[in-house]
Amino acid sequence: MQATGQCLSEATRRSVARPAIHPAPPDALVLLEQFGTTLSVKRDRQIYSQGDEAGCCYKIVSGCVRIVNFTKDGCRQIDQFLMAGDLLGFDALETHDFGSEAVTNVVLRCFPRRAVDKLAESNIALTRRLRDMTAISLRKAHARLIQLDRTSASERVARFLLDMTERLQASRRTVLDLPMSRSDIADHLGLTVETVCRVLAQLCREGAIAIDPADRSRITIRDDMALQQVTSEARH
Amino acid sequence: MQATGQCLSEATRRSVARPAIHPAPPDALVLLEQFGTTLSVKRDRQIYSQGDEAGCCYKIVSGCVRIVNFTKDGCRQIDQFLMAGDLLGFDALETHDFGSEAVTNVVLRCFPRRAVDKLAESNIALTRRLRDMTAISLRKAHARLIQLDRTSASERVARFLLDMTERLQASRRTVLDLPMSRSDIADHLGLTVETVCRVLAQLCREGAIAIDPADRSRITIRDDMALQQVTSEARH
DNA sequence: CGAGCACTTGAAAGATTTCAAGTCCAGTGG
DNA sequence: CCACTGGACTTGAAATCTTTCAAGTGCTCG
Repeated sequence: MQATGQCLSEATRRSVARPAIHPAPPDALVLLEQFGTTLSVKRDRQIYSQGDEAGCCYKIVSGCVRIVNFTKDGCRQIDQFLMAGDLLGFDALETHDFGSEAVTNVVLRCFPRRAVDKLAESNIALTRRLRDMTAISLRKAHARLIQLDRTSASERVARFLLDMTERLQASRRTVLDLPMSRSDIADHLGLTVETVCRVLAQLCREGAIAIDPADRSRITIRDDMALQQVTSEARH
Repeated sequence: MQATGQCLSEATRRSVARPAIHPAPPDALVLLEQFGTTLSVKRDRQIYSQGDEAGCCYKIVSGCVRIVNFTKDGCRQIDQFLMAGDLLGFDALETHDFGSEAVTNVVLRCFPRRAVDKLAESNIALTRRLRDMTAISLRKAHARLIQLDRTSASERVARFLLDMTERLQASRRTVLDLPMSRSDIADHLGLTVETVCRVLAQLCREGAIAIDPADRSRITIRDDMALQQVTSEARH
């Protein structure tokens, strides 16, 4: 019953950091590649929806994906955004708790869960790898929990921008082309669109960032340090 | 790098629900029992702290445990409370992300991780079980994320009380003896102690609950339905 | 008996949301 | 080609909620 993804980059880093007496062992995940098929999804289309049987795992080849949850009162929440290289659905149980949608046009590599599970049964390294990946996701979920709880709107937005700078590998690490809308950001950070706008405007005024007036999704990080500082301001 | 627990009850339910063509398979976790040693921890003492190497997994025999995290600005957050029967530390990576403390006097069954990992290497059922348990923890972390984000103080407190009613198996499911203090609850729900008090007082006035004036940690659920309703009120 | 601590309650301050209105841009149809 | 409509975004002002600050109660432990 789970449908969240994790950063391959982080997962990979971990496997590389593993004490290597022998030459670095090949990542158990490459074994999956033989089962992969390619899939394209257009912008704003669903990849799977909340409650669907978890038939596949995915790796994002290009584009941006959002993991969404609709509460019974019709409120949308975005659990996370996934970018090229990130993995999706590997920590699912039988069905997907959350849905998943394409933020931009997306290309996916798709792996049938049956094949993954079958392979894992005979390959202890892969099984272990899958477990560790889930543990890493869990850790990230907790990090997010801590981030959201007890942090002000500015802290959330500043941290979001810094995260995106890292993950989007912006041209010179300063110009961000955010693939998601303001309301996506709002639903991700647990704020309203208006608050997100106001905070961005405020950061502009303070000179920490600049918003391209012609394309508002293009944001320049002017003062990395100022953002970091906003991130760690005590609240209330 | 993880240090959170999960409910055995939920995990068990799942393994029971597993399609059983053969007579229900014994829970792979009972295999661990042979390695178990018993450990007592006094009230308010640490079981392990943030950053400790994750040397052991635990099962709580009796008492209540809190999983705590201290942010760099000195704020305490309680990720979750664990009760008798719950498991602790099984989804850890190398070290514990969060610390763990005894809320009441606690008795634990302690399993060395080396033994667990060793056993898992030769027992695919156990490995799979550990992975599923981690996935279940992840699911719960997400549930909590959703609960905290975008919910009002009354919703949080009401949901907390309902959860506790279930988990503490109160005498006639109506009288709760909360093992944790108001400030524990506050740090768990991301509120201040004052807000928790005020919401409890409010629920009292509305007749949903009653607080024993002689022992304020004893709370009677007077109107289950009213609490459920508070839980699902839209906010803001 | 006094100190300390957990808990409670009140009032003011602060933050974010809600409501309302306006701007800008892209795509559409005349 | 241009006006027009809708949607995303922005901004202002009032309303709402929670926190912060302050003070008081009651109980437990020396």
